[in-house]
Amino acid sequence: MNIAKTYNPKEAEDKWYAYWLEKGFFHSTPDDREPYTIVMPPPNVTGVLHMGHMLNNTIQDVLIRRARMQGKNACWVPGTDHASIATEAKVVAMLKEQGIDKKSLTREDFLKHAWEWKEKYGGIILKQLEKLGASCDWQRTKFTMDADLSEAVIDTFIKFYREGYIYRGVRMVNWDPQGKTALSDEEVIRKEVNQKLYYIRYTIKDSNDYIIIATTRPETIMADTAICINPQDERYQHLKGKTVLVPLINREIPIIQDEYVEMEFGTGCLKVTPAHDLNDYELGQKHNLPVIDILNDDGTLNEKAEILIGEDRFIARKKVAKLLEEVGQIEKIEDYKSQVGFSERTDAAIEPKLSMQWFCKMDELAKPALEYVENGSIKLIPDKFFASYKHWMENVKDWCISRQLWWGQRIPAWYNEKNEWVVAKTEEEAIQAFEDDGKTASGIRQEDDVLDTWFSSALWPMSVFDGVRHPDNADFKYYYPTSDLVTAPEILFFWVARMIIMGHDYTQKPPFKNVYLTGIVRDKLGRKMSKSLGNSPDPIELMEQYGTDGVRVGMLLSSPAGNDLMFDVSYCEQGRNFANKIWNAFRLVKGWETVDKPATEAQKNTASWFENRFNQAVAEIDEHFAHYRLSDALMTTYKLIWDDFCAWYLELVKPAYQTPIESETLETVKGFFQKVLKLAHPFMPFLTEELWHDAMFGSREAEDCIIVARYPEKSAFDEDVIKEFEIVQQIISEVRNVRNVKGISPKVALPLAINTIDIDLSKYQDSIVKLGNISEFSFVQEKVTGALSFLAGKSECYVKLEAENIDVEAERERISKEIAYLKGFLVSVEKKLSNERFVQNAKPEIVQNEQNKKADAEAKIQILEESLAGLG
RNA sequence: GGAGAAUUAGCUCAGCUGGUUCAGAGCACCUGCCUUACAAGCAGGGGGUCACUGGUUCGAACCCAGUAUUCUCCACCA
Repeated sequence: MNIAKTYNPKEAEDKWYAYWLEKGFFHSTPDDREPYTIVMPPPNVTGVLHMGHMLNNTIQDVLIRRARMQGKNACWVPGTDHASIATEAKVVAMLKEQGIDKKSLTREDFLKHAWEWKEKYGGIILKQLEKLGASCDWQRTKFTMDADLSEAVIDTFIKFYREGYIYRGVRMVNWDPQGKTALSDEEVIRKEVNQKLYYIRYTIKDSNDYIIIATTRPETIMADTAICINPQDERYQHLKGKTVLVPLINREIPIIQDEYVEMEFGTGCLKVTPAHDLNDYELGQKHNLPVIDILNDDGTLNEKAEILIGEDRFIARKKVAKLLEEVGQIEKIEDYKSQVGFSERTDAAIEPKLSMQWFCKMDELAKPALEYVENGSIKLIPDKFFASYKHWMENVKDWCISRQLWWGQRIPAWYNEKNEWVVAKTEEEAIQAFEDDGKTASGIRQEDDVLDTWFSSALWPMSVFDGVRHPDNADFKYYYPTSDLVTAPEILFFWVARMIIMGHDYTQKPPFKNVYLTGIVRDKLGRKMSKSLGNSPDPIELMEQYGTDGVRVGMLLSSPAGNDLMFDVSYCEQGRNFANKIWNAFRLVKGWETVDKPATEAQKNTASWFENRFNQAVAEIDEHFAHYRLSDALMTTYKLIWDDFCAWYLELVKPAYQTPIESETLETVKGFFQKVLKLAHPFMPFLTEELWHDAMFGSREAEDCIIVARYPEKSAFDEDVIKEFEIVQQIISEVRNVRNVKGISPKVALPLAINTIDIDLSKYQDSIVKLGNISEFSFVQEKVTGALSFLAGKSECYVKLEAENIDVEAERERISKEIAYLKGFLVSVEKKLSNERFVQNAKPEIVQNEQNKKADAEAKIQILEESLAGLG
């Protein structure tokens, strides 16, 4: 036989992916079948495939492939996200390398560069998804900045504005000095940072006295507009009504009083810097304090700081501390840990900054979105995330949706020369709007504000089907609401919640039925995989090494929904080995010669057992999928194929050396083989398609591919047949164990006698003889002496051995132990049964079960005791 | 500071309404096998006071309370 000994994935992968594409199996159009829709969480255009994508998209592909095989109209819509801040940062960096400063470019020129960049690198990740076998409908590929999707975004902005959800105002926002843009609260990552707490002396005016204020940010003292103490604080009663001088610049500021100050913290004195701290801002509002903003948009000090103008805030911090030290106004410096916010995208320390931004009012919008999840219209899987979803929805704050960037959908607001503004889709409409308001339209212009990326992704399940602009179109009506959403819990609020909000606002329907939240891929040490740690394997390389199917299996083997996945390449190895196992089962069957004969009774019995076992597995797999337990579904498939199909079924039907197999049996084997391949297909698409087309299974039409073959349907199975066969398996194992323990080669056939009282094992005689390698097989009614015995169910089995292999004492001991154990067991069962409360309270079937156990144990004890007596 | 979750074999996890005196799986491990499908394999085997302490119950890995450790999310304390 000249078939390779191991499965070679590469050829199969390229061949079949191209074939599937060519035949259009991924493409979906509405028809009268039940739709099954998934919209892919769009990766950033700047993205490169990492393990998280690999996991996420493998799960989606498994779900979509299974649905497709179940005869549903499966549609998986791929696409990419423009990721405004991340992409803009990349383009800026690229331009910088070319010696181009963003500031020197016009908006239009910059966007030209950005689009060029997108065209060049934007498709990488989608190409990589093909490698993992993703059966997306590529004809439907979308980009969040496609013209139609952008228009949907603008329309939505205008709609929400008119509905009163969107407003413009000056607020304290999270400012990213590196991206030079505002951010939403969700885009700020808080991290604990080791800092210094500086204790600074503020001299009281017209006095030599001073008070001490603790701060982690000495560079902001130049923006101080007050000192605040708690009115209850005994220590500072004498300061009421006084003023102090800001060190270094000697500006005079008042001492105010507010309960907000905690007396126990620091020195009990607080410097109030309304421009650079949210709390201080609110305090300033309350006490009518001026706001002095000493920072530029890029985080450097401006002229209002009076000193160190142009210095970066962090350099200024050190310099201010030094200057203060030089003039003796530092009391002390302590180490201090505190939470500092960082930009999710640029990792720059966030600066609270007062600025004019656009906001979306969330409280009302959030209510129905919470209801959907509360009443089960949308299921979170696993549901442990509900608590935090609810908490977020109930405490949601207004969403800052404007960003001071160029890459994104421009906010449709128009300004005139007096800085009055209107919201309108086009310039013409804006002019009209100004005129309608009796305002001038002269000097009309837009600002450099774009919308938060998440505003456009919130529309994704609708906008990919053009449902925002044309809700009556056939696609949208057919595919929406979508079925399952597969995504990471990290973006539950960023994205999932907002999709639900938008979906409801437009359609009064949830955008999807189930949200499967995947875990985070971590390394063996439990660390999150990240580029900076360098602990993330490249999925493409893994696929090269272990084959795509191997890596897919590896990812799924240990990734229950919502639990983090401790990834290790050994899982991929296991996946590869499994692929190889199936490959070799194929080689085995492929090599069989046939003779035109009907199947023997023994073969029929074996087939009947496997059929039942198969149906049992299908039922289990169904159940697992119904609960999104993909790794369990995979493991059931794995064991069905490896253990039941290969180790038992194929070994049983396997013809002896140079003996042909009956044609009827071979047909049965091939039938089963194709059925198990179907079960494996969603997990291992390439290998299964490769084998499906082998001539062994007959010639196939061009369209007859496993990807569209009918998935095995659940059907009835006889559990008794399976249990009966388990006894057979046990007998065979025990015989093998006898050889192992006694050091007898597997090649040596042994005689076996069975005394069976409750089941008819005769139809399995051939099976036992074959796999147990039995020389003489007999059914007996009495004890057999000079043999090792074991109990399989209630059947006592005897393996006759040479005298030197039998240790009567050891046998006696073994049997006695077993009896002792059973007796103990019996006592506990009897105790239970004689307990009136148990008999009264427990369910009848449980009591019955105990009675069965009792009878069982008694029977076994009797058999063993006779054996013991038989030993003499 | 608030909330949630986890803790079961060396590792990763099941254990889906509490009901066996064997608490399961996969991997790893040990022993023996190059048996003509597969050594990426075959056969067999060992391994767990279900984190700890109490409680509820006829009965607890499972329910309750507390303790410990770990993780995640949320939160403006200088």
